[in-house]
Amino acid sequence: MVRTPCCDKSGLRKGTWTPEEDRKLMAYVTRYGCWNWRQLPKYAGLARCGKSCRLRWMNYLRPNIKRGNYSKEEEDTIIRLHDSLGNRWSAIAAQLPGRTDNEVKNHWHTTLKKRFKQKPSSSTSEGGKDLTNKRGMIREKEETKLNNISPDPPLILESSLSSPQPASSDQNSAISTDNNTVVSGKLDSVSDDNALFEAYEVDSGSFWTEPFFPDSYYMCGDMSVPFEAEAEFPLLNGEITYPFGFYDQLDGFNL
DNA sequence: AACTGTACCAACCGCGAAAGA
DNA sequence: ATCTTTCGCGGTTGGTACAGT
Repeated sequence: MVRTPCCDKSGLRKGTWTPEEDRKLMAYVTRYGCWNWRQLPKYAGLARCGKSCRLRWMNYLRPNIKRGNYSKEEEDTIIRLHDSLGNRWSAIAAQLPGRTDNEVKNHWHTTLKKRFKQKPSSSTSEGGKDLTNKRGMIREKEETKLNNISPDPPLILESSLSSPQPASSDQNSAISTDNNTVVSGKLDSVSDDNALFEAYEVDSGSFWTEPFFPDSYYMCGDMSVPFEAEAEFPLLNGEITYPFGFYDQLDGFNL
């Protein structure tokens, strides 16, 4: 939304993420987890650095991200925690289910800081976010977009499916040496995608419909992905069929 | 209608910590 | 113990949209 897309010297894209990139990343991480951010873009068919992918996932694509409209309680929490923790945004965000550190940080700098300066001791809720202002309206529009459900054509990890199979020894080693977060443990074959998601549901409840999971549940670093990572990394072959609700989520990205 | 100012927030960058070799 | 790689965090930038002039 913000930065003009461009390429750095190594050919990696920078700047605003396109819906297509979002789709690829979301589909890939949903399917395989974030076993290694550095390698991930290669397999997901993204011309992005791993860091950028991670950021995009953590701040935008991750399930159960809560966007916009901070409640009085949330704002109070932010101010209270900021008072005691300082600029430790990740720690503050950890106390706000569904909020990301980036978003909390932004909200602080754009809204709460000023308000806090004006009346440091008063509760923030006083005139909390003015939802009638232009930004509030924009955000409401965006949320409406995100919540809008409409049918979407089948989604495929296009480039990642056809080309970058982990063929080279380097790629294979990257996969096999990292045993922490492959969300694929129960996958018997690549074509058995429904089994994957059924397994997901059995183990963790409905992936997409669960109102909220602890952040770490989906996160990579400290993640406790509901699958046990097993030896084999699934080959990226064949057409993917996504479970009910998947397209609905993706549709929010204005595809 | 055109220009300017402001608010917002997605995304980049750099650094330090943690983990692994 | 040291070096390398990867990840996560916090600071900052800059594009977009809208309001005001």
